Amino acid sequence: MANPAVTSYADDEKIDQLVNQTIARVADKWTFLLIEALEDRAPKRFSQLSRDVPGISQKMLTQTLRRMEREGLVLRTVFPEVPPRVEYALSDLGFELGEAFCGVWHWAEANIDKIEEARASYDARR
Amino acid sequence: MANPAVTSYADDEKIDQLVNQTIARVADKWTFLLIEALEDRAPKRFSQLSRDVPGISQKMLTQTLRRMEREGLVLRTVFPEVPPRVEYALSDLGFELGEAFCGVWHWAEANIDKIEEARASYDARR
DNA sequence: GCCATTTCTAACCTTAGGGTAAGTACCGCA
DNA sequence: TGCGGTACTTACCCTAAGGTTAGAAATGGC
Repeated sequence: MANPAVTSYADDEKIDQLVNQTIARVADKWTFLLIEALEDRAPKRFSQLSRDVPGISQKMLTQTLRRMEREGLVLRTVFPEVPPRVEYALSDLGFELGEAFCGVWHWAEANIDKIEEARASYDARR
Repeated sequence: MANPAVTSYADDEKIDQLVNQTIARVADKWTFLLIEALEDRAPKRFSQLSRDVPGISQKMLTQTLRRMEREGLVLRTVFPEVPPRVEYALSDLGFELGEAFCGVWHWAEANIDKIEEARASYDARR
């Protein structure tokens, strides 16, 4: 700790890395779509989610829900019945992440036209 | 347009899809890191970005910058010199996307501990 | 006794993301 | 003459993400 300036710079780097890898673990396509599907905080069953998220395979649904549970984004409730019933719901943490995503969602919604335009103009140039 | 309720529901679905695929095109790891690197809106050269984004290969840098240019997120300026000089800067659109990402960034920064805790607790359970 | 139902696991296989390394183009300078 | 410096491009290869399919477990209904 001889040089506080250097130290805090290194700390910033470290936090940057930490935050980035946290985002990397939490911000993939399926997580995003699942948060969307659970946004209203009503618990949903496995098969319901499977229907609500178009295009997701059973494998990715299981896998993503497991990871989200591990990261503390969803709560998993098993009812000891036959046939089995399992409900998934967003935790507070997951709900807050959903709200954070809102910014990106709104940006995309508001700028679809501009992006389309930029792409057309780029393609016309070559 | 016989049933306006059904029609607007279908439109919502369509917008959802559009927004989701827009986000998919724009929200990958390298785009995220490049926006971070250009956040202060100062133009940077190719080699500078290569140094500023740790771990990015030349190939992915070129590829990502091309796509970002196409989507209208970055502006590319070529100076007709030898050796070549090319500068990249965020467009307004790109800068706004960066601001939208901020929400996720702050969420991650604020909740690293909770996530770590959730993961430890999950791992302890099995 | 057999089948349906629901969630989850395990095996296999295909694809595509991304790394490495070499090559291109251009000109000024030693 | 040939090397250096910059921004790519291309070709090759490997890993890992993710799709598909099959099956396990448990029990109530026919």
